[in-house]
Amino acid sequence: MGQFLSRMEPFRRLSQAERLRLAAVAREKRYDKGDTIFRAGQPADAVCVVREGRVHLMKFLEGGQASTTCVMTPGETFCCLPALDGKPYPVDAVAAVDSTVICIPTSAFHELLRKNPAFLQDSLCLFCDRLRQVEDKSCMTYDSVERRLAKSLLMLSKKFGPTIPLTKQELAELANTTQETTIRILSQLSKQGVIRSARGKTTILRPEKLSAFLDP
Amino acid sequence: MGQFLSRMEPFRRLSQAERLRLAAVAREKRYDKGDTIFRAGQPADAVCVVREGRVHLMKFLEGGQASTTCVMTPGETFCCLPALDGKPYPVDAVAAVDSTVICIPTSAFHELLRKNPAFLQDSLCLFCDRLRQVEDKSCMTYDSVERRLAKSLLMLSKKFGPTIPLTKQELAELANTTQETTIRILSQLSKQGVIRSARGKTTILRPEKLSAFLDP
DNA sequence: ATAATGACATGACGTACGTCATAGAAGGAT
DNA sequence: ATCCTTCTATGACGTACGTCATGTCATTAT
Repeated sequence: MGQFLSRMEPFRRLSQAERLRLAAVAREKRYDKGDTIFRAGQPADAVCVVREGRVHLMKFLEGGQASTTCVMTPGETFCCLPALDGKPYPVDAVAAVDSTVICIPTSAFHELLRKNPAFLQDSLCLFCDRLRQVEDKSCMTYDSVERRLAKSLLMLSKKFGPTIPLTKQELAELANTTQETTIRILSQLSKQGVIRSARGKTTILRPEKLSAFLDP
Repeated sequence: MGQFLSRMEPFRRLSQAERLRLAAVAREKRYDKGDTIFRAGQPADAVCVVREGRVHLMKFLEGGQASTTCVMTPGETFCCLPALDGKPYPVDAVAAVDSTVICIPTSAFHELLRKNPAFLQDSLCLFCDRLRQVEDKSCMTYDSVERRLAKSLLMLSKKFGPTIPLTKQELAELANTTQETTIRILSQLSKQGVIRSARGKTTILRPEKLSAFLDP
């Protein structure tokens, strides 16, 4: 596990000794597809790193609608926010597929923040990235579903490459729309040759066409 | 100015000496209503504190639509984010009314972060609050305009009390909708006695009725 | 093999809400 | 007063998209 963390932000710049101490207190947990890792409002006892699989950070709206704010892939760290301010988790975390997650007790994380300025700096940058991402999403309300989907697909292709392994339902939750509308729009895009759609995955064939939806 | 800052987060816990040094490098600037304080993408040279007036953090969408992500009132600090990670401002800042803003060079801010752990901690908390707020907004896409407006009004009443000094257009930008729809919904709420609407301000008469829109 | 489940797909229908047009009030400037 | 600007208000109209209903494939389970 120390090996794994040593290649990931914000743990890259830890010393050998620090990494060993971290590995000693961290624990790996397995989650099945659909399992809830934690819920919004729970006191935050751990900072998490995806080891394997895929974790969605999401909110469940009053109407039962699910809204995914962030998709975390292997190597990504999530929920350092509660570790920084001591308040509860702001979102639910759900394993979108069978996943392994490394859980680091907030106390250990906090100690590293205090003792290692480089680690603090890297953690903050990670955190700032997160805020910038969320801020981008927050003004999507005014966009059409087509644009929201295009944005979501482009964002995902940065993590997964051209082939995005999410179901249409999951894409819908990211774009804050329904599965039906998502499918309708994606099948249009298929006909235009912009993407290819298959069960459980979507392949971007012409990213520039997707970007074109965003500019004008 | 030192006086003023000494009562505001995250500057409360600075020492007398630190505050004096800060006051020496900080500068007060006046902005007229409608002036842009900075634009998204600009390199961030200052952390700002509202001394007087009202500043809106906003994004301008491709269609020319304005979306307000945050309303800053006297005593509130904005854009410490770029000071933390060194990247550009993520949003535009616009004076919504004639305003005075205290500008603190990022270098000075950064130095305080490094030297004063309590200041770092308070800044982080402030920052985390911000992320939590934005995260709340990011899933509003699925809400009806009525709910988005109710949320916005309740949020604003925490800053301004029952009487909210924003124009209908400004409320619309917060709720990511149009001025027309905002007016239509607000005049319904007026008829139901939930609010009272006047030129440039809206008074909440029955906050509990507004909250009622959010739960079910 | 058959059933059961989940992902994908498509049609029909209604409505919330954006757009456009128009106009009345309330202030501000001259 | 008169003009001008800004804010508020209301009607008419179209459409994007949510909802419901139904059906077809793939997968997995029995």
